[in-house]
Amino acid sequence: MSAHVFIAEDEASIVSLLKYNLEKEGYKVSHSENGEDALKQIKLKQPDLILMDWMLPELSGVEICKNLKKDNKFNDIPVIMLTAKGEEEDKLKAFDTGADDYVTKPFSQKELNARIKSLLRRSKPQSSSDIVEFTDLKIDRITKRVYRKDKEITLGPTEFKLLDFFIKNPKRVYSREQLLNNVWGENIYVEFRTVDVHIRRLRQAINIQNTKPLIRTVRSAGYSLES
Amino acid sequence: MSAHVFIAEDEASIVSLLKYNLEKEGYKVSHSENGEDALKQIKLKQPDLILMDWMLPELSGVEICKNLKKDNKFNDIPVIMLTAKGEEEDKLKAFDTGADDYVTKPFSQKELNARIKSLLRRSKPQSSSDIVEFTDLKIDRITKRVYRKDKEITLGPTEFKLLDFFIKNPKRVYSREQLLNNVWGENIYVEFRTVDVHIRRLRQAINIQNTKPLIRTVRSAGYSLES
DNA sequence: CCCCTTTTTAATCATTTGTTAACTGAGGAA
DNA sequence: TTCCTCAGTTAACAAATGATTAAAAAGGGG
Repeated sequence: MSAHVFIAEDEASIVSLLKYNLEKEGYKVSHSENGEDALKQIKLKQPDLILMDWMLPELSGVEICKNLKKDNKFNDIPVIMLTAKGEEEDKLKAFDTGADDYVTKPFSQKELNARIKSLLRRSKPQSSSDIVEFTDLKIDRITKRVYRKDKEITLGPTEFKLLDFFIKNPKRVYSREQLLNNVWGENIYVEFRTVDVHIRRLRQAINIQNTKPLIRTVRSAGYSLES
Repeated sequence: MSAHVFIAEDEASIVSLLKYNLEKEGYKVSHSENGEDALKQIKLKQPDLILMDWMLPELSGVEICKNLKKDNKFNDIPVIMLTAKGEEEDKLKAFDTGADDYVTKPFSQKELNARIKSLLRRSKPQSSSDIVEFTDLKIDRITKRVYRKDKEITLGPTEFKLLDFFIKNPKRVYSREQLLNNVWGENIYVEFRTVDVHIRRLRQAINIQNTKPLIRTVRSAGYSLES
């Protein structure tokens, strides 16, 4: 899963240079050459990182940056400012607008790559700290959402807990008793058959037509989450 | 950038002890020995935290605290009350005036430091930005106004705080308990169901006909602000 | 004392949960 | 192979849980 880098820059030569290099690094790259469009695109595409020219037609990089940093939905997308002048004053101003890093043209591609990598490393875990994935299943414990192949799935509380438990140790087989203890709680009494019922409900919710089912039944032993 | 602690206390020995210790911890410290002056100074200097004696000449700590908590500009400066008597009754009264914590003399410097640190940690991130946006919601913490799609919305104080809290971590699901702790305060007891009522009022206020609602209910988990 | 906000309460509404019982199918024994 | 048994599957339903809502009560400030 490669990161998506957005370039807001009006000089075509720089864009193509950046694009070439970034794609070689394995990033998905898109770009825009004027400020107004850039802002629109960014909000639409929600890239993982932005390279932004200091000066842009229509809407300056500074303005875009300020705008993004105000909005909680976009304010943790890291921004690297590109500028022609190497003055300290501008650098300070750039940080002031909320830019996360600052590079003066001409810049070495190698250095830029390093900075990009560093910013991405910094921002990724923030947004995915409590997100667990297993094959095409993704569960987000913060927002309490579950996805299969990036499509959201709605689960009842118990099914959510059940899946959350399975995903901690995929492929491991759990007996009904273990499931009851871990998902329902130690000192709560429900019938063993109840587990079957919830397994069924979970299966129905996460299954996709013509795909091999994710939950395996192990006769006289229990259930497990399989890939 | 060190925090600024204000001491309102008339016993010189205590002041110098506190001052010595707090400065060693790296805080900027200022103080006043009478109530009236203290209030003036606080409004002038806007410290990050206040240590206030229960009894003060001119204007009691209780009065100052009440006064501050009424004013939007100062009501999130955390206040720790210092008092000689260790009586529960006073403790309740202190919280009643809006104090955030309560320490009885004689106190251990270590404990006081811990409490200061905890209160500062809690209040700092609040001062992130004066205007915050999330999608088409905008909230201005200075003027205490809220806009949806650039149209102003009027909210009661609690609804404002609630939305303000949600907007700090959009999409994150908060339990009723978390909401009570963070919006109402740690040491105030109201029924869980009260949260629902305020959620409802907030929903009614910020909703727009034929648009998907902004506040999501997550059964048996809580609520979250969605885009 | 009046007005506005908050909190409580209780009725209602919606979803989830556990249970039951009939059904299905795998696997072993004859 | 056929049949039998046992474990797992499934659907239907009743009970419980949790959320919404409206309305009344309680505070608090001007």
